[in-house]
Amino acid sequence: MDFLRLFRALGDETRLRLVNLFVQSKEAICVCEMTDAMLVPQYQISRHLTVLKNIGLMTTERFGTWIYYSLDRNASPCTADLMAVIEKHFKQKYGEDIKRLNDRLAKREAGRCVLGYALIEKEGSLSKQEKGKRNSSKFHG
Amino acid sequence: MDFLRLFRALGDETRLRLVNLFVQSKEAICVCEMTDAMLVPQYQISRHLTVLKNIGLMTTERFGTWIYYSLDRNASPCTADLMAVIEKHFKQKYGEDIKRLNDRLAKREAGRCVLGYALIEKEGSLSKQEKGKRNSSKFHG
DNA sequence: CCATTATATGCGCTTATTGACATGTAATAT
DNA sequence: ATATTACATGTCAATAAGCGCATATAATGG
Repeated sequence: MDFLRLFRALGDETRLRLVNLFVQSKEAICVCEMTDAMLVPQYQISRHLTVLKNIGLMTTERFGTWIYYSLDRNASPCTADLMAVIEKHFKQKYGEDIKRLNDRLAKREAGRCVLGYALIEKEGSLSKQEKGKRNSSKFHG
Repeated sequence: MDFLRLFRALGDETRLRLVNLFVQSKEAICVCEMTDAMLVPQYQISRHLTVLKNIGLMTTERFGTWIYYSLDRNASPCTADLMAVIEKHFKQKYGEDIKRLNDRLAKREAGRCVLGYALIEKEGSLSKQEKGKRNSSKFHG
């Protein structure tokens, strides 16, 4: 793992916010939870996760239709050191994301996500505008 | 200084090689020396230095027509920590750049660069192909 | 003032990145 | 099997980033 690819991957705000979720919560998190925490369309979350996974920063584990992502800090010596630096300086960074993530994680049952995107639709965590940006035509009809 | 701009700036190989020069040599270096060390056109060095300077990573000091750049590791707490990580893992990285830099620095007089681009022209540090990529039409006539 | 030299920058072009929309895939439940 | 749901991806348009070339700027020396 070289710094160039690492820096390139982290040089995007959405991916940095994603990494921030894991650095600050230290949980395995599924895509719908990230979507709800960051108020970013599902397809964007997915794509950026793919980038992070391709450079070895993420591992995944599937439970049914849910896929849990984890940050692999020890993917290499330099990622370990880099993540430590990020963690040190990320206190109170992107605080709203963390607040929404914790709200979402609190709704797990037996430590598992059971909501999917239902919460987002029914409770309207997204404003109307943001909802308009959500993925898939299913959500509009 | 936030990580986003920092990572974005470091997510380019030329800029990473520039930072590497300073991390490994700990000298103030002028543009023609960097050009000669990296075999990259002068205008590219200049532009990438501007990017690094704009995020506060570089300071400059002028002596006549020469401008010496220095890496400001302590520009912020996170740059200090980040540079430390980079230094730790950059041992033997971009070694050819360092070798050429040292060759060039050895030609200073009284600790100052006195060569400009003369060396590049006369001794042909650049191959013919690389020379063709050099800046300014002066070099072609 | 004029030429020279070290460094910076305006401009056009090409390529990479990103977001939006739609659709595809894989697992589950009925 | 079919419908549903969580997640992934193909495609296109918009934007940004980088390179190459030429030229501009600033300092020096004659």
